[in-house]
Amino acid sequence: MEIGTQQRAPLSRKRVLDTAVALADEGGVDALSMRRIAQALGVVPMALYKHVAHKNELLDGMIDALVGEIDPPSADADWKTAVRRRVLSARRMLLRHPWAPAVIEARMKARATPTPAVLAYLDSMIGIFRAGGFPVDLVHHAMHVMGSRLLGFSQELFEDRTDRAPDPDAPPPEEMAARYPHLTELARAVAHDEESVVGSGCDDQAEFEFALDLTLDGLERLLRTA
Amino acid sequence: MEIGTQQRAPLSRKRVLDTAVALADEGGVDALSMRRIAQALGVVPMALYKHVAHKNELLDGMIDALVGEIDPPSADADWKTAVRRRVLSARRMLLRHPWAPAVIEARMKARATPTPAVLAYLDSMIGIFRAGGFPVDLVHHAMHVMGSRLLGFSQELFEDRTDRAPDPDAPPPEEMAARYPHLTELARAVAHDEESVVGSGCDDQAEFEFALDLTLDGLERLLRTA
DNA sequence: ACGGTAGGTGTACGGCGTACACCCGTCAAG
DNA sequence: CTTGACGGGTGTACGCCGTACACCTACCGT
Repeated sequence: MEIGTQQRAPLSRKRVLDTAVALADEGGVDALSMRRIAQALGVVPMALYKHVAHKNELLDGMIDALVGEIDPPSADADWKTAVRRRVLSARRMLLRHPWAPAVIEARMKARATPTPAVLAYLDSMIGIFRAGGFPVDLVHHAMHVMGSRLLGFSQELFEDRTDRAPDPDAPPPEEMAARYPHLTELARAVAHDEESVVGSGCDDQAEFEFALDLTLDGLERLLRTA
Repeated sequence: MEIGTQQRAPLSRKRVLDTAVALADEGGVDALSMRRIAQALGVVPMALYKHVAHKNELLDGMIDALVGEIDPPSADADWKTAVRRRVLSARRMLLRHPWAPAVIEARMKARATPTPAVLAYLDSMIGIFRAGGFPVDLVHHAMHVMGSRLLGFSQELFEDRTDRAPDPDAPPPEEMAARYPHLTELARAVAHDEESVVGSGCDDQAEFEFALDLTLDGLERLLRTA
């Protein structure tokens, strides 16, 4: 009855990971500190270290949890649609967790081996290609060609940033137009093209699928001539 | 004559940026702190703030310096080889500064507008496509298709990591083989394939160019049918 | 009844980015 | 020649970070 003595649910690695992901989702990865995670769990910072070795291992765990969210390969589909579905599922996951690409990249570079879930993901992706009749060295090429798209992100260089507060020292539009004529032309064309759509006038999802399909088509052509 | 009173070369934005890049090159971006940069310059940390507004602005400056290293477009070449050369030049720059992709990605996500040098790079890249006869909306697609490859990195997920000290808790090879059969098959095939080559047996440069060419071929086909 | 152990606590250290007050040399205006 | 503003380097201090280390406590099998 006494609220003061009421004990919290016990900590666990999963609970730590989950709140860490939640915190990153709402505040970005910069807002993720051991101290904040602990606070969110109503616990003292050092308590976390009974469940994760250190912050990097926590980040690895978060990655693994996310990669685990990606749909398993669909059994009844040709390689092309199976790959397509899987990649789009990965992308959906990443859109739910925008901080993830950076963390995945950083941790991948720092570790000797990718995390287990990533290994499993890559392995089963290779399996799809193999089952689709790709010889093993063509699969190797294919994995490189897919590059970052394999994991659903393609390093979008111009996302919709119109919601951002503009840089205070940003040059005025007319100067932009003079200095970057081609960029301006393209931006204007894209904006006019789909003025009915709210937002940037650039459908990122469509562009992602366009690029993905172009890549898959290229691979298909390679497979046929091999 | 007295060494003690010998005055250092005066600080400047350029000198700060240059030593920052040098420090990052040799120690990775994690080893880059205002305090260390100051120390390398024989100066007190706060002195840097007379030349850069804050650390993020310093990172922006570093990016701009690097992007400025990329070769300008070759005037006398068809669009395909012009793009190819430029992208490969970008890649060369990034191989010199392995920490750069992560920083570029992080800063791009944080800023409303890319840094000026990046804008100029993108603008002139668009210019190449336009000069090659691409209609503006096809250029738009092309830029998305190129994705991260535009900047020379394609998020290499499996680089050569054989030099890394193996994870102490890494599963033994036979367990790897059992758990990730396709990955193992591929790794073995690649290793055997080019056993004459020292290193991982996977020529990253060749793979990058392979993927780049496949993409450019796809774009060329689109251009012809447009 | 008792020792071990798993899990939460408290304190402390060194490093970080950077706000703010200061100080000193140079140089233009009076 | 004096003066005062100002650009550029300094010193101190604050609040945050990750985490080492000692501790305390509640539960467990013997």
